[in-house]
Amino acid sequence: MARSSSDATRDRIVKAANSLFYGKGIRAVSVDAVAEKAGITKKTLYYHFRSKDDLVAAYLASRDQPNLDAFAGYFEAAQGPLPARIRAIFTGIATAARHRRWKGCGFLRIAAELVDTPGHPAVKAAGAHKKRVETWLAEIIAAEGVAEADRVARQIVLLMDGAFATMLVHHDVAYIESAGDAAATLLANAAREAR
Amino acid sequence: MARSSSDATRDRIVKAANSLFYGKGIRAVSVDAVAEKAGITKKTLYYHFRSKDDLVAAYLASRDQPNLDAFAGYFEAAQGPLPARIRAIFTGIATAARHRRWKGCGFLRIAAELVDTPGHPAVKAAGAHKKRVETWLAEIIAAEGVAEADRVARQIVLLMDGAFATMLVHHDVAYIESAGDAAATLLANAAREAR
DNA sequence: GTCTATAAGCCGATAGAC
DNA sequence: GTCTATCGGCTTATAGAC
Repeated sequence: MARSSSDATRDRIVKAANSLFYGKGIRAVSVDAVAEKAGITKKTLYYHFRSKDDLVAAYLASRDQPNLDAFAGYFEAAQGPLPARIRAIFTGIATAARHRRWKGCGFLRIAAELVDTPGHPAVKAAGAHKKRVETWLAEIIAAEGVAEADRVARQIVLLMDGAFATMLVHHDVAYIESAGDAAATLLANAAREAR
Repeated sequence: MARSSSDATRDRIVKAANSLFYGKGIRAVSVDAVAEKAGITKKTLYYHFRSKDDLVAAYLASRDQPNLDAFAGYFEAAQGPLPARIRAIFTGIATAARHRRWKGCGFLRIAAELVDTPGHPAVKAAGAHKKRVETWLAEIIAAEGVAEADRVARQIVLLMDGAFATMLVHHDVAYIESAGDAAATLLANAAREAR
């Protein structure tokens, strides 16, 4: 697969956009700032992206798979019964949340910021990402033979998003652990009912 | 208590700010737009508020009690065992969420938008509001003799915030009902363990 | 209603690769 | 000599503030 030098430039721009948009939000970051961070001129940025919205969409697209991989990594690194491994996802998020640059879930924050334009491509990208997480959870839960895996998976994503949202307000990782406890409880409950 | 005409003007401004900031977000709304909506000049607005941030703080302060009252109203209007009444809070939110102008939780959305300034007065106001909701929930749960009411109350606020956050992404009230189901399950579980 | 700063987006030009 | 990728500077609009 050919890889021109412009692909490398494009990557640098997306990386800069990722750092700035995730760190400060969309409307708080100018296109000039992204260009400067990427070490290029605005003209070059507009050569690679049609608009700022285009750049935002590219930023979110670049985070979809890595985000999902992170969750899967937390889960797969854990051992023990299923509720404990699900709880490990939350513990993993809590560990990440202790870092300085952590600013919650970029997908949720963009959906919050673009609330007045629900049809925006970035909001759709956020929805697609969240659906992927929910589907992935339903699959790993169903694989363990738990009844109503879809229902429990949805409750768990609600707790994950609740943890992300609450963190923006309180900046206290204890809430993430509480969400993990709740998720483990709901899962154990569903498994018990199935018996 | 004396009530000058300037208080009435201030109220009009806060009302306009509420409508616009809640509907579109903070950075998406200009001070000009708020002044125009309030039917005054920008000069008058800046006589009553030192800055836009000041206005944002006043907007959030005006929503604290009404928001809490709404949750309490949903709860008190419901009947039956405690889990059913807690679930009624979520059903009430779902009903509200069906309206056109509903845009999730204004407190959460502001915390998301102001993520780069965690010490901002508006973020602190959001934190105070969420703490009030959590404390209120813990009290009504403890009043029913449920053990570990604090723990369950926290899990329920996580589900409420999860429902608010998820709605911004999916715009599907079914998620709010799922959160209500989870809250009722967790509560029934805690009550059963106490027996 | 005026001021100053800054936003998004566009134009003309050019250096090197093939 | 055409194509790709880049640059510096410019325009128009709108922001917050007084």
